Amino acid sequence: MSPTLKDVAKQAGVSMKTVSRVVNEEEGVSDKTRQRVLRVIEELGYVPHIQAQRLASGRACSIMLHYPLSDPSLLSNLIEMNFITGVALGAAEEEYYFGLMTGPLTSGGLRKLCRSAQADGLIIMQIAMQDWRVELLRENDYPFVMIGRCENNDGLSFIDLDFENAVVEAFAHLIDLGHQQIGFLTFPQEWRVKGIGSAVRALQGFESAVTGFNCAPLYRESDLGVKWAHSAVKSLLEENPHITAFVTVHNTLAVGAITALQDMNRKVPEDCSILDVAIGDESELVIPPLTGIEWPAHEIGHQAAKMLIQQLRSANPEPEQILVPPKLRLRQSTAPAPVDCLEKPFYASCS
Amino acid sequence: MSPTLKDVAKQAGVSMKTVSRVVNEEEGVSDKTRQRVLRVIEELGYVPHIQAQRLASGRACSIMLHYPLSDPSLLSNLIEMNFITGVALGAAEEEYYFGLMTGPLTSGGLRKLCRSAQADGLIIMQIAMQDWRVELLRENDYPFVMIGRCENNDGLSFIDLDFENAVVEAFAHLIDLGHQQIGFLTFPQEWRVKGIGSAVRALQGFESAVTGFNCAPLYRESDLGVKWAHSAVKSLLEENPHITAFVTVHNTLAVGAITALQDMNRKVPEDCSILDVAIGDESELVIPPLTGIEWPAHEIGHQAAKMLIQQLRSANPEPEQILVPPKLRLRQSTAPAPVDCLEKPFYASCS
DNA sequence: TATATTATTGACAGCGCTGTCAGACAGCGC
DNA sequence: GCGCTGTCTGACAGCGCTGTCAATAATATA
Repeated sequence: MSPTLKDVAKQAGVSMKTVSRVVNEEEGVSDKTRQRVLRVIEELGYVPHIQAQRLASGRACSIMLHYPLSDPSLLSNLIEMNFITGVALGAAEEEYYFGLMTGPLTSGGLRKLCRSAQADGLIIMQIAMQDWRVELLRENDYPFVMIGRCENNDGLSFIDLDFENAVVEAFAHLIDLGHQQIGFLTFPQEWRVKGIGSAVRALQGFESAVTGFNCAPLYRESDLGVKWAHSAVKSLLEENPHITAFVTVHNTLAVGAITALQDMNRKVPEDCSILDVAIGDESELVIPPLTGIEWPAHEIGHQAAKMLIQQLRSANPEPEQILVPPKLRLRQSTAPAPVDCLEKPFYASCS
Repeated sequence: MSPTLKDVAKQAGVSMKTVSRVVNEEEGVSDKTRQRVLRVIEELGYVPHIQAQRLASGRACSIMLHYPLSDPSLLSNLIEMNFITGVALGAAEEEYYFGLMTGPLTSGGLRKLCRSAQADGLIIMQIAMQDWRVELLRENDYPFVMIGRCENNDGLSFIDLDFENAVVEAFAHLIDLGHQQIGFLTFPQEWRVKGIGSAVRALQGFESAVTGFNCAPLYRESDLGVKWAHSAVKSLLEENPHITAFVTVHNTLAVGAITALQDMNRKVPEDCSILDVAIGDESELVIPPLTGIEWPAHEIGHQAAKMLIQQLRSANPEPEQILVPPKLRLRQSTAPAPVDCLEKPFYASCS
């Protein structure tokens, strides 16, 4: 089998501890000895056995991401996948291993994870306003970082997009372009009922916008998926044919809106604008490329990993809380409101 | 700290080994003892320490996926991400932990991974015809499965898409629709030079198609990304305005083709068809939805995980080799060749 | 030169678990 | 009662490494 620390020690004529010191770049080894040991390590091709290091030292040098996907093969999840690569990169940069769990998690499962020392910290996603995972991890003193945030975040570390303001900004941009009748297409009702932060806050943002800009409250909650969005938009348009713009919170919803508008012979963006909140580069793939509020998923994942590892390394870590401000990225799915609409009185039909 | 096996043993008045037997569901423990031990485990909330189990037993119950991404934030990678969730799911189903590395890997790094016992098996992707990783893993007797395949696959386990036949089928479908001048848009030259299987085999498939169907060899190798594909298609169309269909091997290439055609006022699919090879559900996002040869990434990832774990569990495993046959999925980006083209003699200009 | 101080090293006991192997004990036929 | 199974259980020695602490060697100080 592979050579062990013992083999190296014997070969180099030193104690195991000395080899251990050299391997871990600890202080207090003379240069001569260090060189000799390094030479033997090289010769034998010695590589430390991580499991054993872990057991002996207590550190696992590994973080884990829990990303509950309702249906892992679903397109709608694909979009957020940049989070994963972001975390993977962040972990790798700090020489941490990266583990991923995409299944649902029971409280027993989570407790097991904490205790099993599989990873020394956890990043959790899809945070609910009241999240049992947070309670449990807190009780067990297990280090973790949230992508998203709860209602009460005292003492917790998180990084999250300011979804509420993102929706407000989306409306502001469309209002600036002269739109008055703006439809809002948001996350499934189920998410909101479960208290998933993004769904709750998106709707709150919508309410602020409706009040602040004095708009009609035209909205639908839709399952993520082109066809669901398609029918939601259709019904919304049938009820309110004077809508000249949509704000969507997911790119599948945006695409569904585009296809529905096509069906009704309305062109994007000439007849109707689409502004998508919280999307990444994949909006380039859509034709026309989507104007949107950007959600830098890769960077957020990366940052979350950094935060967690820093927390692991520091003796008494301070909670770090980052709220990513919305950032509008103009592409080609928005345009000024059609002229014939602007001239008519507010709330009048455009048809 | 958390209770250990020892604590349980003491509390239950049995030896550590007996508790270990109960925990691992081994034979030969009387029902009475088992019940008593289980009760104590429950009481104390005992959870085995995975690191220690690993060290003692040699099994890590963890597999790792190496998925080298040139630029992890790049859109082009996002598409294949379903592989990752597929593997994650497969691992979870078998109660294996799942680790992910997305960075580049040196031979030292790989050797370290083998030796460190971080995972007991590896799935590798982006396989080159001659792949150094394969050599190294083989030498070290480290269990692995490829998603993709080498030139010589004796004794190796893999699951791969039959890219060569996929391209041939793509051409066959377009020929059936009456197209004669078909452009081919494939992976970057760099990939082919590196010997990446998909790039090499795609071009081989193209050559077979050109020979078999007696087509003109109209093709470009393009970097993955809408704008690169855009300019590649533009130049190809300028040279050969009579092209009425494109076969692309990536959805960014397909979208680039669509945008280029839009620029030149040619409609998809009426004036020009697009057929994309090796894409997943995300082609639904494109407008028009892309007809394509499907690559069931999630299932392939899932299957790869199953294969690897089975290999780990069996005493002397047989190599398993799966070549996923191409499967055409009709959507809306292909149509019969325009009539005015069909009537003209072969190779004549359509413009 | 004797002593104090520092730099360098090694012995040893675990980390929490599993594998091996031997021991205890009940049941059976003679 | 004896030996013989077979079932159940526990003692013990690691897995490969690190933390602790004491021991030694090297240097500085008096």
